Amino acid sequence: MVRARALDGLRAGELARRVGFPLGSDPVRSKGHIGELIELALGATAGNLDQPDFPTLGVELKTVPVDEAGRVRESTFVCSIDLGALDREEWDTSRVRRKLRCVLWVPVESSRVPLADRRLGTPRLWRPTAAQEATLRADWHDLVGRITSGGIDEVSAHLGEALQIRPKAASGSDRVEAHGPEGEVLDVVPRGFYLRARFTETLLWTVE
Amino acid sequence: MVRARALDGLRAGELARRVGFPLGSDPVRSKGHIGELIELALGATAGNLDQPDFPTLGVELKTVPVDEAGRVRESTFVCSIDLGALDREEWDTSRVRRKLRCVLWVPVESSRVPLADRRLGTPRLWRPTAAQEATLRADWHDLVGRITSGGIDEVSAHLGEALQIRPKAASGSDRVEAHGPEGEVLDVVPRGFYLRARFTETLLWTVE
DNA sequence: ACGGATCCATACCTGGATCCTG
DNA sequence: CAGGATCCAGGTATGGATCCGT
Repeated sequence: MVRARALDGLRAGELARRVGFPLGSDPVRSKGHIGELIELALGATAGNLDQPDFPTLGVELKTVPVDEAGRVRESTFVCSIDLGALDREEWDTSRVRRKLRCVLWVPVESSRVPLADRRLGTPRLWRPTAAQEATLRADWHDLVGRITSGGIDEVSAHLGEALQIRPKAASGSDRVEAHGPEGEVLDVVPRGFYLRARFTETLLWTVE
Repeated sequence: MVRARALDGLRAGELARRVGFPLGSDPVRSKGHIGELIELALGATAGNLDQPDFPTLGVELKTVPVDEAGRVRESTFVCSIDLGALDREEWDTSRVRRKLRCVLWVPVESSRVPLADRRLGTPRLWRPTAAQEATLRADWHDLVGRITSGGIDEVSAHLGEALQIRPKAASGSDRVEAHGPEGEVLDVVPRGFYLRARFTETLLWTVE
């Protein structure tokens, strides 16, 4: 937390220079760069293993784009969905719950300024309150239940109060195998779980 | 076949020059290069999809290293093994059988001469005879049966008349999950199916 | 001689997220 | 505005095989 708080007010370009991270210049082609920069700066384990970013602490790191007023501008990706194995998952052991057990949120200024000029904000270490976890669990059960009973085509991003399901792919034509309501094999676009921006916003600014 | 026969007598370096393939100079670091060169030269679909190299023909392409006398010098890799899913496979639908349904063998001179100097030989299009398939099927059942009943540690490369199982990994310390005889989870080196050199040799030179 | 060990290329998948049009 | 679409990085798995010590 000491090291995370030291980022407050710093611009991404300055941090990148200090740690030797090659920050891209085109925002479209550098979507994940600031997230990776902060992983590097805080010593998170690089790579995409099935573990928290700080394995010994059990802490997940996430940047969150905010505007000048502190409003969260984007949803937050949580994890991808294995559509073939969903019927064997339970909330208590789900990847969503594990990912969100303990998150270090780092706000990043998000606007049409160059990446390097974007300022980092005050980090916040968060664990779901009982009420927040209840909301997440209810959304998860609803979404997963719909998929297992009616197939992925029953589910759009309109569903879910805090947690939603949206495409997660390099292109809209990417395909993975899924099963329809009758067990048919379908090729569908890969999906992921996301947190709605309005949910993330509440947990960022709630006074404890 | 016309295009494959046109390779006969050509040296790998000459073919590489014609098609613009960057053939390596160190044999240790270029093990798969001649195979990839011939894929390119014959228009095989690049990449490692779960399909034959020539999908519309249903033909698999394999180079086979032979010495001056036409003796096959090495075993031939067939496919990797998913140790977690073996108990749900049957011979008729197995990856081994699919891979070996129809193979275009291209002999390549194998000796301590530079890669670029190695000559390509007369290609042969092969489908297993009833007797060959019976041998492969028997080996497969024996090997797979031992794994599903006693675990992968029961199986060494000594087993199998035509088909054998050997490590298939970048390093001996690579690990994948497998299950022991009592269902325990074990981390073991990844395995693949291979054809013994003596088997490949018979099918290359048998007069029809 | 050959069983176990190893080497390269590349597709796939997950994780880092934000873009952008109706 | 936000649901659907997209972009990069990098680890893993598979496919191309041959190397090499006992």
